Amino acid sequence: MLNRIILIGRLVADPDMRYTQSGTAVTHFTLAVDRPFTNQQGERETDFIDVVAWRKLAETVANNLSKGRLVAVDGRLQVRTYDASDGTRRKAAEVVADTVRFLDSPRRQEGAREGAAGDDAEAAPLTEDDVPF
Amino acid sequence: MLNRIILIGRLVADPDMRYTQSGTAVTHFTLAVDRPFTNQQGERETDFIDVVAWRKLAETVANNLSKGRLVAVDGRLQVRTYDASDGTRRKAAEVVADTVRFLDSPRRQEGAREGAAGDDAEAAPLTEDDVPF
Amino acid sequence: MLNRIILIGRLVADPDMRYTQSGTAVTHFTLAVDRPFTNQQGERETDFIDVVAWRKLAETVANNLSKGRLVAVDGRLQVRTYDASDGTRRKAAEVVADTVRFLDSPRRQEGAREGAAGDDAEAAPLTEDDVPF
Amino acid sequence: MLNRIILIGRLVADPDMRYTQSGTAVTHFTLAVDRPFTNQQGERETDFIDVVAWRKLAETVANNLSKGRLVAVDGRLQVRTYDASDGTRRKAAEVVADTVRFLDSPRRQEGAREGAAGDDAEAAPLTEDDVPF
DNA sequence: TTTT
DNA sequence: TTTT
Repeated sequence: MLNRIILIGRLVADPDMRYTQSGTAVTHFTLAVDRPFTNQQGERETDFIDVVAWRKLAETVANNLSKGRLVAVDGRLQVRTYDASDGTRRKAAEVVADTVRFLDSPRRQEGAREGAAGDDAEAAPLTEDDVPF
Repeated sequence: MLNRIILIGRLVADPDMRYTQSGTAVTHFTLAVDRPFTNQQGERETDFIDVVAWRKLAETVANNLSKGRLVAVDGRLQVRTYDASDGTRRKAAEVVADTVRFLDSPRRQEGAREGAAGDDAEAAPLTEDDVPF
Repeated sequence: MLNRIILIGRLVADPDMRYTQSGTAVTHFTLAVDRPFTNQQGERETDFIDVVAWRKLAETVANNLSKGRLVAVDGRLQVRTYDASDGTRRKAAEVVADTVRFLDSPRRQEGAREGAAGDDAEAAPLTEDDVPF
Repeated sequence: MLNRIILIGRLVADPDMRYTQSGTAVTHFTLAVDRPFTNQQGERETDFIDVVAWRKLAETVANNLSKGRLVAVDGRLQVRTYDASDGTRRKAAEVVADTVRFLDSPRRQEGAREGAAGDDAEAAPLTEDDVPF
């Protein structure tokens, strides 16, 4: 009935954009989100959380973000059940992004396409496709 | 750096309380959270989201909630990696509850312990145990 | 850059729907939200938080909610500055609702229009009007 | 029953730390939070939102933040009623911070104390003082 | 497969 | 009284 999640973290790799069979853009990326406390061994742990963006937001994310960038994601947690290749039934959790805010500037690197900074990105008015691909 | 999730949904089963080896109470339950829109077949889908509560909150949840109850959970999303019995490496996502609000009254059932409604519950000041068990 | 608030509370009065000069429906209501702890005198305090809904959401809220109903509101906090009738400049804070979830059933009362329960309500794709009236 | 707000914005001025009569540190600051859309005149508006931090968090904020810094605040919205000097009864809304994350690095300025960057800050286990001062 |  |  209500499902809202807000994350701030860094991309552990460049985002991965694909298209569904019906031509909808969908981008996946993983955020490293440090926990607010240390564990019993005094180590700070990190959650690696999968995020997915659809349509125009998928394109903005893919065109403007890269490994290491700091972002805020506002969305909802979705849990899918699927059949793994070994025949077992598994669950996958991912955050479906409504908004992605860019919180730092792209790092200028040798030979990097400039990145265009771009502005923050909002998801379209949400009517999901959810077409498997 | 920031990780906050708020859910409203119903318990799909009675909560399951256990104790870690060091004696810490930990309660697991699963929430059914309806998505806010229908899919392309016009069906309303539901996310089944695992929630875990620790210590005093674990006990309050176990003592006062049961299958079907409506609650609001405020917490953070945690992603664990573990080795399945078949040797494969898998990920499990669960919400670690900071607060659980009880949003309806316990349904009176034949032969049910009264349930005592209880009040809402807050997590202790958060220093995690995270002891596997 | 990011502004998200989630409240659960009860309406302290029936919602108040009006129309802007341009004909946009806008509904105001106030939520009583109990604080999670007691103050130094051992009393539980309550925040009375103004909420505003626009357009279709304004109508759904006005048609289905009434004093005492329990709701969850998901929105953003807006702070307006205005000139009071005594000439002083004042600030008003209100939550602009994106979603309003109905968390209990309407209480049947003598002579009450039935209320139709209705379903939860989502704000339209957000392009604000914000026309004063 | 539930009251959670998450903001990302910039301090419009240096934070203001004081002590209550009982010696509790309390720091006030105002965040500029841009709205996610433009108004009918095509202008981007901004909400100026008051935030208050108590105790250790008050000190961390006062010692490490300054005008222009970008932060994420996780807390709850509190609405106080007070009597203005002109005898009128007024309402003041402010966000009581549980967590403040520092999202950029302090700007090095001529003659500025280095700022020490510091780490993010969490509120103590929340038992409010709420002593007027 | 993990980010600063 | 307003930030980039």
